Amino acid sequence: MEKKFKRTLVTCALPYANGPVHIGHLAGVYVPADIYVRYLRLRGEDVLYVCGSDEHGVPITIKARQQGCSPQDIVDKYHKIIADSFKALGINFDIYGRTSSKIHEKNASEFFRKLYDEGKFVTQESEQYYDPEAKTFLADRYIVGTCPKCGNENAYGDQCEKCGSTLSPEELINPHSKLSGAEPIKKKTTHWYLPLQDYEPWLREWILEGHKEWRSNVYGQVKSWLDGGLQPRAVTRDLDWGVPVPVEGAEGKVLYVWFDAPIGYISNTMELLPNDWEKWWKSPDTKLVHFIGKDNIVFHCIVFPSMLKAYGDGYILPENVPANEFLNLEGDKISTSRGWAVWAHEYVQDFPGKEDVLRYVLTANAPETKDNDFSWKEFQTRNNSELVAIFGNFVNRAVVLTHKYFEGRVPAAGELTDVDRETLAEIPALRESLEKNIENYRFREALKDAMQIARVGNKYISDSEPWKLAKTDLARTGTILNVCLQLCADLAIAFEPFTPFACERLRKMLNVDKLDWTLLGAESILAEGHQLGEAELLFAKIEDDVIQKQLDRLAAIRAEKEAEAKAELAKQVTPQKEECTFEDFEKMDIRTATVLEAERVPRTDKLLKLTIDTGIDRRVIVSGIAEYYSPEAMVGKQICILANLQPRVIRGIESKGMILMAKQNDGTMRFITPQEVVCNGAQVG
RNA sequence: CGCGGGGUAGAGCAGUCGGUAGCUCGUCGGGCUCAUAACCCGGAGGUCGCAGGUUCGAGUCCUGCCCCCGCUACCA
Repeated sequence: MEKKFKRTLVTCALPYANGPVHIGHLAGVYVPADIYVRYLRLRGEDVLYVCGSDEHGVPITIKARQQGCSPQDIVDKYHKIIADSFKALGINFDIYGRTSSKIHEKNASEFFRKLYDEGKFVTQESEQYYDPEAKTFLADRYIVGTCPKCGNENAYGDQCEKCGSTLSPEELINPHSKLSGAEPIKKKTTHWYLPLQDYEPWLREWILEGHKEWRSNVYGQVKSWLDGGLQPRAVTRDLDWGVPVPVEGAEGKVLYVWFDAPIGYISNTMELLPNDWEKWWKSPDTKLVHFIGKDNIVFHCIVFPSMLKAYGDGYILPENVPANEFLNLEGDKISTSRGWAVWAHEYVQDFPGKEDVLRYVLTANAPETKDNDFSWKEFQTRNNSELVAIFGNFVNRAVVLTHKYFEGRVPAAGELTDVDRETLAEIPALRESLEKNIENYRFREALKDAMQIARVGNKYISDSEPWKLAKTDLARTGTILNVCLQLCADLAIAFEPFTPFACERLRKMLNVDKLDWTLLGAESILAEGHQLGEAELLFAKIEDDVIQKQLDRLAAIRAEKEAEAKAELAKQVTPQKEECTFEDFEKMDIRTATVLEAERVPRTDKLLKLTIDTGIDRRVIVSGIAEYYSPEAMVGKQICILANLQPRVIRGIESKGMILMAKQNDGTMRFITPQEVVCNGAQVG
């Protein structure tokens, strides 16, 4: 069943160049991909490792507008930061290209043109919102207005975040552009669409039948899309930043960023191997693997494969798409815009020489099956009690003792005891498990296998106590240390994909150049008499103050963002409504009342059913305040109501009146209550 | 009732065919000590998200519900 491949092409999701990369990106995509690639290379396999910056799309143009520079300035800045931080962490792509490159523009353009010429697209005219001041079409998300359902004045054109209802820009009251504030106008525009539904039977066959081994999150997502029926997907946009649509009459249009970005994988390969790239993309004996995060599943499993299928010409399809879930930071979602992140480029500055620690922690806690949380406390613990205490400590014990008793030369192995043999025999078994885990993209488990070698070593050296035997039986001591040093060499191999920097230090300590993967578990990796290098510590402990500094930094970000948000909201006092007459006001019968009973309205998030004493009568009012007040907290409270509001049936309950609430601009609400208790039914006016 | 993934010890995870709920870290007590305190022995810690059902027996199968994340701005 297992297909045989001659080479492997590994791609990583292209980082979007409007911000630096953070630990979420690293844990989700780049660290696992790097482990995979390093492993294959150690095994002597032919691998190409491709990535690059994704530099088009609306958000970059908006960021440029905000900062008063050009989109190119933005992507130049982040492209460099991102590329440097990958390099610093040992993530060495064969090429790290960019989608603003000439070669990509040409390639993406030609790709589009071929599909266009062959009639693989359909065109569709539609009316889209246009910002006449910013002179640009607006995505729904960039239109802001008042929600027709809950009155939230900051609802987006696609959704109101307050009440959760799905909207279209048409429904918004007083819509205005988020960019210029201008009122958007509708304008006709024509776009090209890839009719994905035409590829549905083929996608079913290929993935649902042919790739049942894909991760459940990937497989499930794909199945869901296919079962739901695919729609034509627009592949162009009205925008001035991107690859121009290479067709007559398409001025002012560019390729949609999700059309051009995956082609970037191909363009970057071309840039590296102008004459040889087709071998990697068009040979059936090349294994293509896309490392991505879960938000990208549909593009890599449905859209891009359909594009390649439409193109034909021998393009291969991914053999697997190991998508990871997301990593949180200290309990909260990582967010580039809110600054809630640990940035790769800052980490390498703050923790010089500890690149491996981050790689290790992100792998040990990788979000392979569900979202996970990164905490600095865990980072410290994993460093101190795993890397230092188990891995580093074992190596140190073996090397220090060898220097102490044998002047740093690998002692001869005499007759092996059962324990010696059993210990050494564990390595091939661990190797097999490690290989299987990596090949099936289970890097967390694979890392455990590698660490198990150090655990085995620690147990062995503790049990055999060479430091005691040294006084009576130097030959036996030598045998034990020989076994330990072989295990150190095993560690230097097994950890290479995970912690390459530490392995380099370890090889220096063992005074060896490079160790081939095939040696892992072999009987005698280090020959008798081989001179070791000086003992040095593989990993250093991380003290509390270092961790505290990081925690303080995050706390400061949190505080700053909260203060900013508050200040922002405070500024936004809703403007005064138009003038009304005393008679208008007189119509409203506002009264004090007391809540007698309160209960949640079933199957709603916001509604409370309140039974109140109005002084006039007892009545039921349904009010949307459940997010702010629990039923228990309402009982007994004196409030103000609009008593003569026309009754209305809400969720099958007749509501007679309205609870008066003070609504703040951050959306929170508090009810209005008399400062001192008055009798129910007192008129407010 | 939109769809997909997830919810198992303080943290992170495994749990195949339904058969005594496990692993790593942390934690507590003891032993040992070459080493940045590893290793050994022992302990505490779980209503397996909630409720119901099938069954001799349910973490596992079925039904309903709740919560988190994604699909849906930024974004892996």
